[in-house]
Amino acid sequence: MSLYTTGELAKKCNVSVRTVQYYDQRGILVPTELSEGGRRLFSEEDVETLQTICFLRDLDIPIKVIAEILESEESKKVIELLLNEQEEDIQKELKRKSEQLDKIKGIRSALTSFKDGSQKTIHDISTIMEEKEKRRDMYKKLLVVALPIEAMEIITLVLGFVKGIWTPFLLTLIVMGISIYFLFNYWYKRIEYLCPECHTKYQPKKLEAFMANHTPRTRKLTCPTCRRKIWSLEVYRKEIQL
Amino acid sequence: MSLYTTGELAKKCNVSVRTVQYYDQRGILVPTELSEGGRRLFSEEDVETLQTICFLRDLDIPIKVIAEILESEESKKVIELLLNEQEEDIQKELKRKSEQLDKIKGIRSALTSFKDGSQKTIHDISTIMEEKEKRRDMYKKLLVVALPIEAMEIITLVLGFVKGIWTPFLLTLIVMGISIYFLFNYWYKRIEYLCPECHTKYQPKKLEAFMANHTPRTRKLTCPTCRRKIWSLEVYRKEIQL
DNA sequence: TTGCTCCTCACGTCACGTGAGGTGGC
DNA sequence: TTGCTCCTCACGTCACGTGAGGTGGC
Repeated sequence: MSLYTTGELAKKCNVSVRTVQYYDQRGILVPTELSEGGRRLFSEEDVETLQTICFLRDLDIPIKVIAEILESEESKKVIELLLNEQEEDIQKELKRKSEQLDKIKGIRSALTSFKDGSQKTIHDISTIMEEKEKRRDMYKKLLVVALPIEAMEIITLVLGFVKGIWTPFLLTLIVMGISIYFLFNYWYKRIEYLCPECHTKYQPKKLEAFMANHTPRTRKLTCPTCRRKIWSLEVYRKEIQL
Repeated sequence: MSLYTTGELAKKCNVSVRTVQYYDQRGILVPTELSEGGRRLFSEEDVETLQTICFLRDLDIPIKVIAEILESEESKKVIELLLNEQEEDIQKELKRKSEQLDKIKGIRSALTSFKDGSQKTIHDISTIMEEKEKRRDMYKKLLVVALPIEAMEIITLVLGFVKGIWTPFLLTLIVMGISIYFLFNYWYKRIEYLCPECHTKYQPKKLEAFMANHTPRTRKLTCPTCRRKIWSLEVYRKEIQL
């Protein structure tokens, strides 16, 4: 029966010599024989063991756990349990990684609003990202209120044209005016703006905020610190001002 | 201006005291002041720095890279490059993790065919998993050849019924017979079976293999080693026997 | 004898965690 | 004075990688 030296085994299983030595040290790949000169000699069975180890390591199963599996003649149930645990860990990691990807995409798009990539800029972006979900939730709430009113407006408008009954439309118009007032105030209390030039947060004046040109994430406002009229980033406030 | 002690800063940013000390040691969070007793005192600016560090660390950006970002007033382009690199790494990890999940699912379903969870069983499963793709590719090839013939068979059969012309059907039947012979041989040379009882690989007899009851992954065959008629697992051969 | 392989320390990597033993500050 | 916090070593974790300096085996 042919025996393998450390190097031969390593090459056969596509690992480093050091890895084979390390697995011996950890007690999960003890050579069948030792030569007189103290060199490790591995049997075919050892090859299978190393293959099994590599297979399990590919799943990021820690060496301690592999040792447990190899030592005791584990029942299927124990292995299934280990697999379940491992699967959970991997699922978590998977979730983390895809959240990281989302974050990176968010950073990229936020970065376009700033002109430098200084520490301040990164910190500003981190602030934006942290409050991102809260901001999104706020907009959802606004929509939930605004959409039905908008729909009513259209319906009553059609009613007006078709049937010539204009009272519902006018009533809805009043309701809409009042809603816009309250929604705007709700929104105004919950957001502030970040100047991409001087990295300060500020509240715009109500009228300017209401009238200003804007995109979903930015608004062209005058920064009270650097006095520039600039596309500023909308940020959800940590402390809501009442 | 209020200064924070190590513990206060740590609590504020949700990290351990040791982490704050470590970041100081690594030179990315040097305290603004030191008290007479040698205690670290951190300013508001330091809080922002730590927040920035935590933000970048959440993306698994190594401390060395964070140091580079913080030290030099990096331009946006450098940061974009770093983000691209990081995104690639994360993409790779993401791919690895989802492959691991697939593997675990594969192991689970393979495990049901074995009655124990011994080292041999795990090794057998690893063998199966490794050759899984090759086996799948082989079946795809078989299908590519078999499906058109099967289709022809149906078409000519319909033709026979509708028009009463049976010659095409009979010709296709002959072609099909010949194809089955060659496809079977092609398949037979490329697979072998693994006995879940005694963990040996064997080639079944041609006739038995042809006639045996089977599922997509197993076939009820007589193992030549342990003499049992048992549901054995189909494995793609490493060396194709000619 | 000459390469090549292998051996065992033993330190390095990475981002901290975990004591130990001592001290600052209220 | 008593807790509590903080300090600096310094070792532990994890799975190896990387020399150093020495030797086995063809």
